[in-house]
Amino acid sequence: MATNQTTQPKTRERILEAALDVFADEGFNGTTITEIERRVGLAAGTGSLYRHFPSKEALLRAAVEREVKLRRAEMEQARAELQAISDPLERRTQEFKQMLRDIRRFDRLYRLMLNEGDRVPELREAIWSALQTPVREQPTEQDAITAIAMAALGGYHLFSIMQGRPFNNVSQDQFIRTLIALVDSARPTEPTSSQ
Amino acid sequence: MATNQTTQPKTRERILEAALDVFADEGFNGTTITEIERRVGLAAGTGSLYRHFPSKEALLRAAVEREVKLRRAEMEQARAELQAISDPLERRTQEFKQMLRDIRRFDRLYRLMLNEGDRVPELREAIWSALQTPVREQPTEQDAITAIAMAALGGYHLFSIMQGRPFNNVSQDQFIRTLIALVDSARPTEPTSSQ
DNA sequence: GTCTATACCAAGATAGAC
DNA sequence: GTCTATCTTGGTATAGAC
Repeated sequence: MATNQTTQPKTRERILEAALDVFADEGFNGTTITEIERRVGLAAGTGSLYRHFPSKEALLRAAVEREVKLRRAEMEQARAELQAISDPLERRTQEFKQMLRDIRRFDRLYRLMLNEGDRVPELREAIWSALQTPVREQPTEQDAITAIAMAALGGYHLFSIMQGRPFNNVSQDQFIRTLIALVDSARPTEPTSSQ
Repeated sequence: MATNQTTQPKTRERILEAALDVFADEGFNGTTITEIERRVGLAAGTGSLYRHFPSKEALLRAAVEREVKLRRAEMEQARAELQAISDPLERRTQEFKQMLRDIRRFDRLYRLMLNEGDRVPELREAIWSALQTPVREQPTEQDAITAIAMAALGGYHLFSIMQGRPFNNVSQDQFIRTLIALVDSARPTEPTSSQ
């Protein structure tokens, strides 16, 4: 540990970061070791990368594992900060914004899960447990509403990517504002303070 | 045309159908001509397929074009039948079910659009125009609600695929029923007949 | 219009010098 | 721990016989 000072042992990290980017963008088969080497600054085309990882598969798994850990930590951090908000409406707004941010944060992992889910099965469980979605055998009406909110935000995210602009030109703020109105109209348990 | 009777000229069609399946499942790079040949019943590994299509790219485009045309026809057919329903609640239920069916119908195209959108840019426009989503510069509150419903259904579909079961165990019926309740509570313009 | 054979190349991976 | 060189495989695509 103390031996390596100037030459940061960061190469491995940079490989993992670049790898996840390329995997998410190009898929497993579309990703070439050469491209990753190029991005990291290693001589492209040489197998220099194999001094760090034994195979392309192993690289994918390591990259996914690292990404899950990082994003998860970020999310928990951000959620803790949410607890401070007292105003119900504001709190709800921030909750949904947070959910959307979480989804975006997980974007690279989502795309990987959609495409390479079979290649890294643990990925599925890791993601859903990280998002802490309540899964019951017999979901209540409340669970269904929560599922709708999540699905709406997830769909909004993906459709926006597909359209290359905010989905149907509905801005994030308008989307969340309207979604809150819908959800709260069905669950008037917690009346908003101001209004 | 009249020359070819017994040996159905269907080979081309079967290639297109198989190709879209493989492209959607494995992505462009993950798809091999060999695999498609195998599925169609041609000798695998030989370039027999190239008697029908000049290149892998051309095959992808042809397969997408055909799929768009087929699904679109299906959808228009199904929509026409919807007009007959008079009861508002029933009509709405069928509308949403229809929307979900449309989304599922387009599943292979969606996945392709997500992954190979850049390779077949026309695909994007074709899909969204087929779904007839209203896109305004300044979406109204009503547009936002429509967007939420579509996003929710789309998200439900994709998340269900990701989880490999109905999303969070919320069944399709429960999801749609709850979604209708939400949407209609915000738009009490059209009161449900029975209730 | 389907097969055999094959050219060609990109990419994963390894050995060994420095 | 990075480079040079190289092996090997698998996949696109073509030529030509039947």
